[in-house]
Amino acid sequence: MPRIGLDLPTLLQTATDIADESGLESVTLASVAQKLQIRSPSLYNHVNGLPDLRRHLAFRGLALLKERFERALEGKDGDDAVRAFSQAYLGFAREHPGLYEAVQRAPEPDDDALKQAMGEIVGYAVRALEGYGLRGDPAIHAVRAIRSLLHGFASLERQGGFGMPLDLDVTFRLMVETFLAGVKAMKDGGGEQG
Amino acid sequence: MPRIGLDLPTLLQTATDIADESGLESVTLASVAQKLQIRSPSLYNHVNGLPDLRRHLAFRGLALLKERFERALEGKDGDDAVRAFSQAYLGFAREHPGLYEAVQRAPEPDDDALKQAMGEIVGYAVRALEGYGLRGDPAIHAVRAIRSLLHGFASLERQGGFGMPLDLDVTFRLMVETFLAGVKAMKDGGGEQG
DNA sequence: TTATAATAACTAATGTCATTAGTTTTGACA
DNA sequence: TGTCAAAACTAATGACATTAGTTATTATAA
Repeated sequence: MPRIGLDLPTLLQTATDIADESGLESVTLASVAQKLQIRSPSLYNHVNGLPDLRRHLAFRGLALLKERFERALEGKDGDDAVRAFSQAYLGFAREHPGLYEAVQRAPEPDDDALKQAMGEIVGYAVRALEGYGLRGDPAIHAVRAIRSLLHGFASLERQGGFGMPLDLDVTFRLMVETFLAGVKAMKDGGGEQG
Repeated sequence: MPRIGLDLPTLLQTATDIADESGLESVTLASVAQKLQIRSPSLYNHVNGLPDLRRHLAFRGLALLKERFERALEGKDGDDAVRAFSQAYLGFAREHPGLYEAVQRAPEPDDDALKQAMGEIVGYAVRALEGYGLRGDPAIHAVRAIRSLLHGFASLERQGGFGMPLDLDVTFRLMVETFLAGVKAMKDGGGEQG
């Protein structure tokens, strides 16, 4: 019975690798155990079953995302903050497609800790849009809009949803600029009709 | 051995109901068979296993979506076409969350029929944006942008990603208007810098 | 250095699911 | 009424998650 000295970080790193290489659905206790050369019941010494493992991956993804946002937003404001935030978001989704999936899953209704961690991430979107002087409802709408835009793009790109052979980075930058232009256009004039 | 006279449409309707009520992941051969009061191997008389069932659901979702787009775009152009298209898209995602999931799944690399059906759906986005006189690359970018926006919103809404208690329909309409304003703003002037 | 306790990893077993092979029997049609 | 395709079945296998209970390693304390 050669003990391998497994700990939670190692387990999560292994699961992360599988997720990012083969997708979150490929993360099973069986696949993780096999990669660690261990029997799957042994994983229960470190993790409370598959749902708990996925939850850990969500936290891990959120922590990485947070780091990126911190770095990206540092010293930026106005349009540049939104651009940097958007690039950080897409960069994460591209480098960690598996963790990105994990982060997207809806938390259990009673999982307040995970909900709070997800809320913190939304907070960075709020910060990125601060420079526009939006307050109250319009600020909430704007945050929802940029989140929709970024998640939609990241999600469609990941699953190969964009067929045409045209540079996706260009689309992305243009899309963000279009959003910024739209926000500005709506600010002076369009607000009354919605 | 009382034969129930199952046919493919009935099977798919049952699977659709489960998907829309409990999510696509709840659609298993076991759950469908149970709802039909049948043993799960019997389903193989109508469907080639679970992946094939999911594929059928994707086609079914695409067909319903197509109907909606046809109806929505009839006689519309310009901004109204984009608004109608967007409402049709969101309406489908809301009424058929399970089919919506099925439609989002990446097709197998060799599944040309499904790829083509998905491409047809993208064609309606192209049609909706026709009124803006975009040609070539800018048209492709714009289609990608609206798809990102719509899918992102539908996806985040479905998984309860929007926490604040503020009317989501308002956000959605405003978001589409912001997009339209952005496209217009980019058309006259902003094109050179991105 | 040695005894003890915590625990990492194990085996065995159960239950769910997808899937395949092979069987029965229904129901349509000749 | 007899025949035959196929709808539904049973039985069996293999992947997976999970639980219970076992073994043995390692850290810690005497």
